[in-house]
Amino acid sequence: MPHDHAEPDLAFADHDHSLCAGDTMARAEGLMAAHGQRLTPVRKRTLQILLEAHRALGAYDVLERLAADGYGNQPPVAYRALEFLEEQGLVHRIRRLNAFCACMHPGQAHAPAFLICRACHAVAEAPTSGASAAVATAAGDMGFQVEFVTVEATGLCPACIGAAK
Amino acid sequence: MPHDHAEPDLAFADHDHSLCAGDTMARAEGLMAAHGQRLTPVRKRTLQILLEAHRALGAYDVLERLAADGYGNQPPVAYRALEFLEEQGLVHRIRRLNAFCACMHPGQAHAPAFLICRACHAVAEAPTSGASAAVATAAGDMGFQVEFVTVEATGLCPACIGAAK
DNA sequence: ATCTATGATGTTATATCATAACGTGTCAAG
DNA sequence: CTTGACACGTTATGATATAACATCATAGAT
Repeated sequence: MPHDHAEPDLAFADHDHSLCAGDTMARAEGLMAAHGQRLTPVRKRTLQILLEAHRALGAYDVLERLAADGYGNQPPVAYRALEFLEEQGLVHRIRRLNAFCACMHPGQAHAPAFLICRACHAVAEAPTSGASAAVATAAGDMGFQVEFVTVEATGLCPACIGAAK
Repeated sequence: MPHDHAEPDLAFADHDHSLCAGDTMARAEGLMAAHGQRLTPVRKRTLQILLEAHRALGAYDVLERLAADGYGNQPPVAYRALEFLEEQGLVHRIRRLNAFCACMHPGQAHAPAFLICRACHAVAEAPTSGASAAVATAAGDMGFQVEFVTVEATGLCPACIGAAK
C-alpha cells in the first residue's frame, strides 16, 4: 500500500478549482460504480458541497446547504451522507475541527496528514512519509496493534502567513 | 454512557498504580510551583481523578466526580480545570474520544502519539520518534508552517487482543 | 409487470459535548 | 485595608451527534 501521491497536493497552490473539483467528482463516480455503491443525489450533492467549499465544513454547514437544495433539513441527513462518503474514502473527518472535507485523492491508498490552517480553516493532505508506519512500530513494541493512524497538524497556510505580514 | 468500561491499564503494562499516580502528582506540584502557577483544590482534584481513573474521561465524567466531592456541578467547572491542566502540559486532550487523560510524563517536552484501544478506550502515550518532525518538513515543502501535530492511533491494546482470542 | 427485500431518506426526539456571560469569593501586592 | 487579578460557581445557551421509527425508492426474483 503505497503512501505516495500520484499528484502534488494543490490545496495551497493556485489552480482552477472548478477543474480539480470536477475531476475529483468524476473519479468518485467511477469508484462508486466499480464498487457497486450508490452515489445517490444527497450523497453526490454532499460531496459537491465539500468540493466547492474546498475546506472543512461542519455537518450543520453541509446540512444547511443540502436543505437549501431541497433535501431534508434534519441532522441525520447530513451525518448519514458524510459517514457514507467517509467509509468510501471520499471524505475525511477532521476531528480537531469537528468537520469534514473532500478527499483530494480518492481511490489511492493513503494515510494522510492533515494540515489545518488555524486562521482560515483550509485543509490540505500531506503524505505522512512513513510516519504512520513509525508509530505502528513503536506501538507494536508496547503490544498495541494499530489499525488506523490520524495525523492532524495545525499552523498557518501560505496565504495566511502572507496576510499576517 | 460512552465511558463505562472496565478499568483498563493506561500504560498497557503491570505496575503499582497508586505509586505511578502519586509520583506523577508530586512532579505536577513541583512543576506548578516552579512556574508560579496555582494548583488549586479543584485543579488538583481534577488531576487526581484522571490519574486514579488511569484512562481517558469525558469532561462530564470528571464533573460528576468533582460534584460528588463538593465542587461545583456545572460544566465550566470541569472544563476550566481541564483546560488549565492541558495548558500546563499535565493533561492531554484526546480529540477522537472527546476526552481527557493525565499526562504520564509531565515536564518532559514531548509530542506523543496516543494509542487508543477501540474496545476498552484505554489510552497510552507512545513516542513519535521524529514522525512529527517529518510531517513538519513535508508541510514546509508545501509552504505550510506547522505549529502543533497530534497523532492518534486506534487499534487494540494487549489486553483486548488477548480477550478476543 | 409486479412483488419483495433491502437499503436510503425523512422526521421526531434526545443525547452529548462545550462555551458565553456575569456575580461572588479569595488572596496577595501595594 | 484597599484593590486588582484571578479563580470559582451559576444560569443559560450553543454546537455537535445519534437513536428510533416511518416512508420511499430501487434492484432482483418470480
